[in-house]
Order: sequence, then C-alpha cells, then structure tokens
Amino acid sequence: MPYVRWSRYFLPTWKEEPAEADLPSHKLMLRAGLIRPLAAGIYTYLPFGWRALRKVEAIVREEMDTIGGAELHMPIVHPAELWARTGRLEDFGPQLVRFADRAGREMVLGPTHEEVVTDLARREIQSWRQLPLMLYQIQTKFRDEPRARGGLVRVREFTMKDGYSFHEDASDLDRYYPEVYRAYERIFRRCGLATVAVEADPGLMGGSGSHEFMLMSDQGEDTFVQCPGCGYAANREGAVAVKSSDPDEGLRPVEEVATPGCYTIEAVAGFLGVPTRKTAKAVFFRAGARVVFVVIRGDLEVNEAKLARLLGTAELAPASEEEIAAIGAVPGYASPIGISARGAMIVVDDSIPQARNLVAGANKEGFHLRNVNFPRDFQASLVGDIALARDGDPCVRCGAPLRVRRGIELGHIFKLGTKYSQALGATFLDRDGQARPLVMGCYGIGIGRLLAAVIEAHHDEEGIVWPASVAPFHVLVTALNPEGDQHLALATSIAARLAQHGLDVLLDDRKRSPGEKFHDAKLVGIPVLAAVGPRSLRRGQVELERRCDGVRDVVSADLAAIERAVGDLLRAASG
RNA sequence: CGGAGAGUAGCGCAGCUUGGUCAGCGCGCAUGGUUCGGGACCAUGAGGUCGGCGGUUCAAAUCCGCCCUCUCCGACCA
Repeated sequence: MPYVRWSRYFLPTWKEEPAEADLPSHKLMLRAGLIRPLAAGIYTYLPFGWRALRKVEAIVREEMDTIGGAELHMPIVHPAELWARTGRLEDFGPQLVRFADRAGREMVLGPTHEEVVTDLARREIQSWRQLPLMLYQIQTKFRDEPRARGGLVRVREFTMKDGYSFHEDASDLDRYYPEVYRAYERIFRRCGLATVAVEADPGLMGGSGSHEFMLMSDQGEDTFVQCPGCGYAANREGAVAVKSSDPDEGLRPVEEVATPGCYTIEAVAGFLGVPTRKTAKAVFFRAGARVVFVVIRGDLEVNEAKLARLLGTAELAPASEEEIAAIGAVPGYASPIGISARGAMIVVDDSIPQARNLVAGANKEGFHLRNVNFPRDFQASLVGDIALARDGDPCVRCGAPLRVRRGIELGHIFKLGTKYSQALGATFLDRDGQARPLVMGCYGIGIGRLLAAVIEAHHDEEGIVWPASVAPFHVLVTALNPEGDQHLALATSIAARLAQHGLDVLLDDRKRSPGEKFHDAKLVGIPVLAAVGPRSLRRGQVELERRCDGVRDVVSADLAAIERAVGDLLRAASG
C-alpha cells in the first residue's frame, strides 16, 4: 500500500475551536479534519474521517463474518407500500421521510431495513433447510430526527450496520442471539471501548429480549441503571427497582383536612408534616381517546414507557387541563376516590397497595384526605410497576443501591420474533411440511456514532489519541525541514519502507514550521510519530514519539531499525 | 414542537444599547523576503449583498415586522 503525502492529501485542520460544537468528539472531528457539516445532522466525511470509518467497518465486518453473517446491500429508497403492510408507515411518524417519484408512487427513505429484508426472505426462503441465516449490511440510513445534536452522536443521515437473522423457531434464535451478543462485545473491545450491555425494553416491538450496548459517558444521550453489586444493568425505560415499604400499620378512617394553597406533593407533605412517601400522587395522561388517571406514591415518578407497556398503547401523552377537568378531577387536589364512575381509567402503581394511610387529594380545592387506603377507598383498572427507578433504589436482584448512569448507545440487538414475517407473509416449510413464519432477530450498530464514541473515549487537551485498531494511519512521518532536502528524502524513504511492510503511513511533507507540524500531529492523533529533523539527524538518528503517552525514543536513521521500533511502539499502543 | 442563545471575510469575534469616517480585529489565505524541533517574523495584498425579505428614515450591520438557518436544554428516540 502506498504512503499518503499530506501535501497532496485533503486533511484540513483548524487551530481554533468551532463555536458550534459542544462535545469533545464533535469539536475534534471538525478540527482534525474528519467531517464537515452540510446541514443539521448531515455530514460529509472528509478523507481522514472516511479512513477511520472504514477501519471501524472492517472490524465490524470481520466479527459479523465470524458469526456466519453474509454481507449484502439493500436499497435506500423503499416503496411506501411495503411499510404500510407492517403498519410502520404510520408508526414511524415524521421521522420517516416520504416523497413521491415522478409517477406519483409513494416512496420512503429507509430508516432501517426490517421490511426490505423480510420481503427478500419471503421471496427466497422456502425451506427449513435454508435456515438459520444471518444477513447484514453497512449502509446509509435516514431518519428525520426531531433533534440532531452532538456531532456524529445523533445525526439524521448515518451509516449503520444492520443485521437480520432468520430461524425456524424461537429456540434457535435463543441459541444464536448470545453469539451476536459476544460478537458485539468483541467489536467494541477491539475499537478500544469498554461498553456495558444493558437490558432494554422490548416494548411494543414484541419479542423476548433486547440488549443495548452503552459506552458510559457523562455526555451520553441515553440513561440507564446499573447495579454495582450484581452487575444488573437495564435501560432506564425498563429498569425495575425495589420499592421500600413502611412497616404495616392498621387502617385508619379517612378524614378530610384543609390544605390551602398546597398544589404540589412537596407542599402538601410539608404542610401536614408527613414524608412524601406517605402521600399518593395523581398524574394524568391521555392514551388515544381515554384519559388515564395514574396513582403513584408521592416520592416516585411515573415511567411513561412502563405505563405505555402496561396499557398496551403507543400513544401516550400528558393530559391537558381540560381533559383533567373533564373527568371531574381538580388539579392539585385530584383524588382517585369517586373518579372511576366518571369514565376515566385508573392505573395504580404497585407501590400503592403496599402503603398505608396515605394523604391524597380530596377533589376539592384546598382540601386533602388523610388515611386513604387501596383498595378499601378506591379501585383500579390496572395495577402494576410503572415507577421510574431512581439512583440509590435497591436492586431487585441483590439489594445493593442502583446507580443511574448516562451513556452513548452504540448498538442494539433484538429478538424480533415473527412480527415482520407475519405481517409480510414470510413463511417457510418446516420439517413436517408445515408453513410457519420465520423467527427473526435484528442487530444494529451505529458506525458513525461508534467512531465518535472512540474519540469521546480517546482524546486529550491536544487532540485525538487513536487506538491503533481504528487509527486512520498507523504512523505519521514528519519531515521537519523539507526545504533542507535530506530530511524529506529520508522521511520519504522511511514512509515508503513502512508502507511496503503493510502499515498505513501519512508523510507530512508540507512546508510548514516545525511547531505547526507537531501541533497538527497531536491534533490528528496518529499513534506513532516519526520526526526527521536536523537535531536528531545530526547524530544520525530519527525521533519516534508515541501519541498515547508521549513516550519518545530515538533510533538510528536506519530503515530496518526504524521499522522494528515503530512496530514495537504500535504493538504497545494497541495493548 | 416548547424554552434559551446565536447568525458580520474560510475560522474565532468586536461593532448594535445611543442610526451618519463602522466594514473592523485576531487567526487563516496569496506574493516576496527572513526563519526552521513543539501553532515564527517583516512587508504587501486578496477576501464580506453584515442570514433573507419587507418596513421606518434624508440615511440601517444598528430600529420594527415576517421568514430561514445553526447551537444548547426539554419533549421525542430500534
């Protein structure tokens, strides 16, 4: 492979920090010439960034191939009709970009490819003998995100590895799924990232399991719960925690008490001198046409994802003042007692049945009720866990206090089941000659986000510090004084030699001051720098510097010696 | 979609309150020269319909209205 000459390459660097960027990875990807924005959440990959992306892709390909994946490439433009058949033309909402072709046919830009791959499987897979099958692609997706942000962490147009497996039954999917899980762990580890696999909420997607792979980061766009005791980790939406309960006490009779001006739980609890956990909080939602009256212990928060799952609906929104008034509830003093008759649905968190003698609203401005008890005083349409797990709550498995953490979601794997194969009629004949829907799994990795995550995890004040595995180049050979002929000549032969031996080499042959070139070297973060300059060359030596720890070494200006030393440094840098 | 902030040269910014020598600074860029090991120096120069449209005014980067774009927070998120 030939080496690349910086003077003829396209690697524009910025000395100053761009005002528009906030995340370190975003700033550095702009400054070190990896990407340039075209529009919100839409980026051009410059040659340097594209090289890095290809390195990440190569790792992903290798690991996908290792678990039997076969790479293919599906279209970006899909007929809308296909999406209508699974119902996702509507479900995906405005994130799905739609347009008509010249003949007026409705088309969409693919935000993901379950429909297309399932349609392919429907046509091609007829027999159990063709199973199992893993197909994957690395391809551009478009989702019109309501809020693109953070550079490549959340974009609208992005490169994604999406894989789909097909099985004759759920148990074969159960057997294969852990293989993908382990492949994902290898992918992220090889990219130099320590990820946490988090149990995710299968939600309305159905299926029996799902994991998200998170990079722990305070800058993360996602939240999850982790137990330091037993390792339990779950997406915030699905995380369960123990709800501590108070010692049992006898039921006391309900009594009305004046609480003027107490519109919040804190105000009521403070006014009456009871802890918030001794109150019942009312929260209102609208699920489709119905108003949902949620009752939860005052110290807890409603987890809307859990509530939506319990209700079996995707349409859940906070109720308006009018909707709340329409069911006869008084905001600030709302009470579940006497509401059910008015047609609202009452959902009770499972913290409520355990609690005794709570303070709840009286449905009358300025009054609350003491000693409200479920189910003595009011009934529920549904009871279940709808509370948000909090930092410090006891783990359901081991009791240790849970921690809430932020992270960047790098990958998501999913046991899909038969949702898509059933909707699209993708069946095969099993061993008994029976037609059955294909059982599917799907597996995604955001490649660009993964690249951003690598930089998020590997940088310092001066620039990127690439792990050797995904570095765009292994070695940067700098001729410090190119006008002084012999430096450039030696640097060039070093670059040629290293390239000949399989390394990716960038030769900095630009006519710039040494200071500038050293700073650029730090910024672009190539693992090993070989500097050819008068100071060391006078002693017949070349200076080597390792980016990750700044360790410097001089070796004699002999090609074989340099090649050896560079190899040693690289090995140490990837360890 | 709600809240906040910002659009002036490739990048970072000042000017706007109080309309009129305000088209400016630093970096970068070009040319020539001097430099050459951790973002050098001198000289000369190019580069902007001040986000757009409309309005007020003798006069608008500056005041008013509408729109567009970008960033951050939230809602949202396979």
